[in-house]
Amino acid sequence: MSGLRSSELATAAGVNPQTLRYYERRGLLAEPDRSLGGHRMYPAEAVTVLRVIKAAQRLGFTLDEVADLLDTGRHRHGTKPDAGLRARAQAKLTEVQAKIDDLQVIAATLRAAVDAGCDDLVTCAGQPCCPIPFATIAVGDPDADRH
Amino acid sequence: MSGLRSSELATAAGVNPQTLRYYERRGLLAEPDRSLGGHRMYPAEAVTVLRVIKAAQRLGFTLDEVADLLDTGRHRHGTKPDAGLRARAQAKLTEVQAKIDDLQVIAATLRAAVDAGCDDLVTCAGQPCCPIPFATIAVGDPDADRH
DNA sequence: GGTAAGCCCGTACCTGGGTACCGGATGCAA
DNA sequence: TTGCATCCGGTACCCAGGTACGGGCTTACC
Repeated sequence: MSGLRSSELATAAGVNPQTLRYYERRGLLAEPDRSLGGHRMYPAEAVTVLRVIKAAQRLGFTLDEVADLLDTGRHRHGTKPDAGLRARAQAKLTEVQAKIDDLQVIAATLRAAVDAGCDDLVTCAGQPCCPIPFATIAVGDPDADRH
Repeated sequence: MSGLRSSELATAAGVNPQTLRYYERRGLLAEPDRSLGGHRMYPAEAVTVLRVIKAAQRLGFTLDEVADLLDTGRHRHGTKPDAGLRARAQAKLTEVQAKIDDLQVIAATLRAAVDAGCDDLVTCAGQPCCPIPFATIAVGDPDADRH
């Protein structure tokens, strides 16, 4: 009735209480009502919002993107063609797929190195028998390491 | 003859000059000889070392791991069974494969969301028709986002 | 020998996603 | 009403992997 307190919400959502304030600062979580003394009182739906945030994060969206996504859902300004969730999910899917492809190249390279029995990178790098493509490997997707 | 200076090495390796000092601090790059005035003069092999570093990084090793890997190659202390490059590459391969699997789950989820035409996450999350597994998706590989 | 570019070192800052600490105020139950 | 858990705001810190800045020296070329 009077709502959840921050630690209750945090526990319910599996999040650190500090994270709630952080999300509020970041614009992901609406500012809740306060008790007379100034304590935050969250509505029950906040749990859903937090679950959505966690899910979206897991799908590869950054917190900024999640904030944007939630905003779009909330006041749906003019229904711009590009702004919908579908379009963004599609774009994110492309990104994720690129990351998968990239990691698959990396896995193949590691597998080759294991099979060839390389034992010292610097020595290997000087010899033509080494399967590790030192020259070309460094220039992959520059974002590959930060999904 | 007298070697490369830092900007030459940096350019040759496709790296920021500051990064060379950073790698030196991190123990990835040996301290080079200095000119009379104190300027670093790198041997030509440093380019190879940098290429190796970049390749290893790209294969998913952290800088600490790369430093360790280079050390192992350099003075090969006792040839411990576990410490070899092969073993580490194998371990890293397992990690990378786990990440690929994880991303594939994510891609499948995104694809489902796109196909279903969800348009507002919070609304969706309240309805049973939504394909996004909000409850279970958050608990994947905790390291999945930081390869 | 002058001048401009480049390098020196130390230190501070950046990104992203939080987490921790502090002194003081509040909420709740016994 | 007292005591203790919790919450408040603000600020600082954490991780990795760098990047930038500033004041002062060195190097190279003309």
